[in-house]
Amino acid sequence: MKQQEDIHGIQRACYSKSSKAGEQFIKEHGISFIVSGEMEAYDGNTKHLYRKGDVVLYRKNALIRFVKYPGHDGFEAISVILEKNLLKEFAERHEIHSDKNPKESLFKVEPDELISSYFTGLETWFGNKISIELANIKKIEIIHLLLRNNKALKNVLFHFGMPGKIDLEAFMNTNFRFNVPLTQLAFLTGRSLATFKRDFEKLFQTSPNKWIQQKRLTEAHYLLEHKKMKAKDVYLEIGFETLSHFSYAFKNRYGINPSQL
DNA sequence: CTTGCTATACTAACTTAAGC
DNA sequence: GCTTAAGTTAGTATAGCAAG
Repeated sequence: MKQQEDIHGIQRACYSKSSKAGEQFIKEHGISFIVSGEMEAYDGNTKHLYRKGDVVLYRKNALIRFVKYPGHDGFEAISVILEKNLLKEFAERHEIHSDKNPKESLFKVEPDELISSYFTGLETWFGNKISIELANIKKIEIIHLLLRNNKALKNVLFHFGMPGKIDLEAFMNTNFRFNVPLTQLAFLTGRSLATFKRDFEKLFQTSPNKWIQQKRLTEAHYLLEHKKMKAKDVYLEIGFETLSHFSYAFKNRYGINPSQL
């Protein structure tokens, strides 16, 4: 059972049962407040765990995998999406500039009283008819609240550049577990799809998908053999969508079934 | 020489369902 | 719970072309 509501980018998500894997490619900045339950967010390097009452800002143009764990009273989160145009207007009005390219994808915000009551107040918004203008005012409010005691966030929120050309090998090694189209991987490394593939061939002497699959299966093999994990716990971790396909691909490569390790 | 784009063929990935 | 297999599709590889 799940329930999702969206009023012009102010969202509420509730899950009463099964934990649920979420979005991988983040298109716009967003901020989430955990009302109940726990949320795990994986950024390619580490898994961050957020609990009831936590506030987390996630950056656009990042790869993040969310898993939501309902507590005894279910999982609920309220999120506010901060679109580029809104942020641009804000930056112009207040003459804010950011030139630093943020490296992290997730930023935990220490919520003060104002931020906490901002989110709890939003609860009453759902179910009402809210105009887009009103929703935008509410979004501007949270931007002010965020900047009020966290000046460094301006470098995250108001960075409007496209991803620059970054080191392909390092990028691939941290992000191969994300199951997103090559066009997005190419974009995130600051390359066109064609250049991405050409650079890839030069670097790894193979095509992106072959390399990615190889890499995932190698990791799967390691997790199964040394960490004694079960197939059903492994396949999602490393970027496979279905257990049956994972099983097939694994046997194709190693000649044995994942359960036989 | 490098880069971006396009057309075509292909294959890896997914769905479904059945079996162990 | 894990594997196999058949059927379908979406995403990818590849090469060729045009332009910077």
